[in-house]
Amino acid sequence: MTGWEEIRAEVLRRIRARDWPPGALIPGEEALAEEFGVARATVNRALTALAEAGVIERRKRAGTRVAELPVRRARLEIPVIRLDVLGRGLAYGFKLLADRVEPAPVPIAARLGLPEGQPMRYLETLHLAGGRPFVLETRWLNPAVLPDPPPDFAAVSANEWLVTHVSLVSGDIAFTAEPATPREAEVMGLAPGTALLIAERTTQGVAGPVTFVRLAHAPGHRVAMTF
Amino acid sequence: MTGWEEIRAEVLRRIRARDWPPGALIPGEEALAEEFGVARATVNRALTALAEAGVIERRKRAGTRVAELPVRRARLEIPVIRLDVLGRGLAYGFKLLADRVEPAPVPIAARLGLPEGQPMRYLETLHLAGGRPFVLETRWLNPAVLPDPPPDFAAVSANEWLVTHVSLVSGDIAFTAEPATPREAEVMGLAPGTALLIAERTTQGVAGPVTFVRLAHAPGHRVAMTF
DNA sequence: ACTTGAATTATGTCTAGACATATTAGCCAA
DNA sequence: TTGGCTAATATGTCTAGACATAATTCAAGT
Repeated sequence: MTGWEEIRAEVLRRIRARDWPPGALIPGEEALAEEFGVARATVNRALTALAEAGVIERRKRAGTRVAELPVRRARLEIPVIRLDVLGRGLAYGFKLLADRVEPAPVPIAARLGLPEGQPMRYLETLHLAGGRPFVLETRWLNPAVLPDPPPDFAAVSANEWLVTHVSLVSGDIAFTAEPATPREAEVMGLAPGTALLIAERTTQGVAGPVTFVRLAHAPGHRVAMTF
Repeated sequence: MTGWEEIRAEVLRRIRARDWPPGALIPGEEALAEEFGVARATVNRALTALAEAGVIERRKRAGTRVAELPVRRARLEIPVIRLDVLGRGLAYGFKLLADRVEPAPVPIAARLGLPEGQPMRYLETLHLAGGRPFVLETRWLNPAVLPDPPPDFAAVSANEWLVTHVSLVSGDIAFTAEPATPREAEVMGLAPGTALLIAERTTQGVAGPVTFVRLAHAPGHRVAMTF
């Protein structure tokens, strides 16, 4: 009846009820174990989970205290575009608009940590949902991560090929709002200057930088997260 | 020398090296424990961490397999606006532009799960960074969560008051790009129709819905996340 | 062929005890 | 007062063994 999840819930309840206000030191694991009638390891499991969630802060010898400004974290599950579209109940398709090798523009090489002028694979892909433009993907890809012969990105989207074939390790995403460039307006069939949600992503792999992507989302697109 | 973190790292290495390709069943905890010369609980700790990270999928009796499409999760730490501004090395300030009680617009009441026509506190706050408009915050606040007498939101921004005084439990955020409304353009000193990054957030507390906020960010604003 | 139930098995969790490690508090000496 | 050593202490992790739980397999029985 008293598993670690129940103990986590009870501790969380006390914090929310301000029995233990922000900044307060809460009882040690030993004391809580005795109170709940479980082993210390069980209390430890519960408190470790709360610490990972940012609700409490733990330090050896100093004890466990309730976080002052509990950091609110939201998690975004970065979707594979095809599955995102299918999940909305729409038919998925894509068109490869450009595929060439050219030197990386300076800001992009810089963000990936590659030397200026490095030749990179440049791909422009229009993703379609229900036959209509959904996302315009502009991608620079480090050719060093590609096998020989390279995959055919007209058959499998680069997005998906990378997820299944390259071990991505870390990266960052940034969201901004920008007016559609003339190229974006033309390709997506929009008035120039339309407000677009832009996601820019850089990705690092085990063997160095992998890719920089700019995703221009069709008007009305929402990126939703929960916490 | 062989703690759970090292075991986690070694298992992750094998997955990345495709010793265990996506979809493959990996050896059971017992077998791994024997191989690494540790107790099963130690292997369990390592695999539990990898499962939380989305790298593997575990089911009782069926065993542990490498995730086919490892879900990439990015974490966003939702900032208190004041600290966000200060963190950019700019002076923070805010102006309370509106503060009144009025019935909630239908879509907003619906998103919070409150009855239509429910009277709510409406607040409009312009946050300033270095004296320039940074974010226009439009907020509907459930008066049931406020103490009596209610706090003075001209002195402490609602944003900050809520973080420190209400136990927020769950919610969601969505990002969109929208052209500035006439009101937004006027208040922020922009041309109407300027592309703005909009964040909409609903928050639920222990005692019911708390607040709906719309944040209109000044042009050029980036919301960055890492994974 | 189909359904039902039992045996099997891998993960999930718990216990009691142990040692490791980080950090603090207190003490003593320069 | 300051610096550094030492002891105390709370969390971190590990072990060996146990039982719980979910899911699959397989053998009956209809």
